[in-house]
Amino acid sequence: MDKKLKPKDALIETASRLFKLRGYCGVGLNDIIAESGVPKGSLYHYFPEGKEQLATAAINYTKQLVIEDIQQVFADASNPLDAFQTYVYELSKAFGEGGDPLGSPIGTIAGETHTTSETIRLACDSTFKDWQAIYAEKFLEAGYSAQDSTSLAVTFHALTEGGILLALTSKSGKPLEAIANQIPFLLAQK
Amino acid sequence: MDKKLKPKDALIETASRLFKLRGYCGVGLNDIIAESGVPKGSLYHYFPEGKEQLATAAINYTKQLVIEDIQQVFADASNPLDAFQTYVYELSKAFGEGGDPLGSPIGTIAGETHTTSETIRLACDSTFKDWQAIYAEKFLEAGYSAQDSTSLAVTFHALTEGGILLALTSKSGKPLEAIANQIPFLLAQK
DNA sequence: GTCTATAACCAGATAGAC
DNA sequence: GTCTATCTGGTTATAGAC
Repeated sequence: MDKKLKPKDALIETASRLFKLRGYCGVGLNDIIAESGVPKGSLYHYFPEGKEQLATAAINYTKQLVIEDIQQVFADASNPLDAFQTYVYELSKAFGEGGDPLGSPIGTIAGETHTTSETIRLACDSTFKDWQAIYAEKFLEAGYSAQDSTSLAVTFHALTEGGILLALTSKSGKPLEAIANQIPFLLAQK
Repeated sequence: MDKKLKPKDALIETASRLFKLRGYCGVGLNDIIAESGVPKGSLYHYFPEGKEQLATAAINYTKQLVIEDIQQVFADASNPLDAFQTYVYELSKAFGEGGDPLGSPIGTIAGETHTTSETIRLACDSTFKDWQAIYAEKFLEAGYSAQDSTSLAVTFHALTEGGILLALTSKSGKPLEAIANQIPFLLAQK
């Protein structure tokens, strides 16, 4: 598979997909080379520092995918309420029944490695901050103060990370659905 | 260490502590026996089904610890707003600088194993539902409808799970602080 | 007989040589 | 791109201590 991808991209794509499903420690390099079809020699050619370096590339790849997804949803929304509700509702469909199984974009990796790999922890931290910056911008545009915007961005990011975790654990889109339904009330007062 | 604990309890306590910090796959049985001082033979005496069985016991142990923590905070709070804000604020202190390093109670384990171990996934799912039941009860007592109470319970649980993840990743209590500060606004309208 | 201690097992890991 | 080295994973076997 991945015949059309260059070896390096095939490695990143496969790694990011498997890490989402089983976490960093749960995926072996053998799994990645088997699924990507890229030989082990090539892996160490493109990623001489090994698994950590491949994981960092996979995290940055996932970061970009998520950014594009968020921006697409946000482009069509006129206010933060619509934007977030639509986004979480879309997540609930993606993690619900039917469709390809998805994992946590990078949350599991962050939870596993925050004490063991400073490199990966920093990659996750920077990814989280980039996502939050997009959220904060949406609040700023709507007239919220800078301080409120960043706090709300953190809060909504936490909501999505936690919601995805609950969806995966219960194998159901319902937790994210419940969260999406609450969002109008959560933002009603401001 | 753990001289005063019985071997079985020492294993559960050590396992739950290490799993919180490094996840399920990231902790080897060798780490657990080394830190607990319990020999490998005893481990398989008390947990004949091995690592999965020990992990399930560790999850249930952590579940109980968290339940007691929640109930203690909730007992002193007259309304859900105070209850949740106090709880999240307490989390922010626990995950902030100083003090023992903490990990995600079971969130990382859930993220790692949802596709690989149905046994552990179900233990995590049941733990999450038990915690949410306590949250929902607090809302019910305050006069919220049954449906709103369960939805709000899911939402606040997601907030805590996501907030803890952000705290660990950034090695800071600030994300949880920001969330705690937003809670009055999130619940203001009802 | 319950529990402990240690040693051996083999599959799998990452890594790297050829 | 294959093939090997080295090490660690979880597991099991067996012998001894209480």
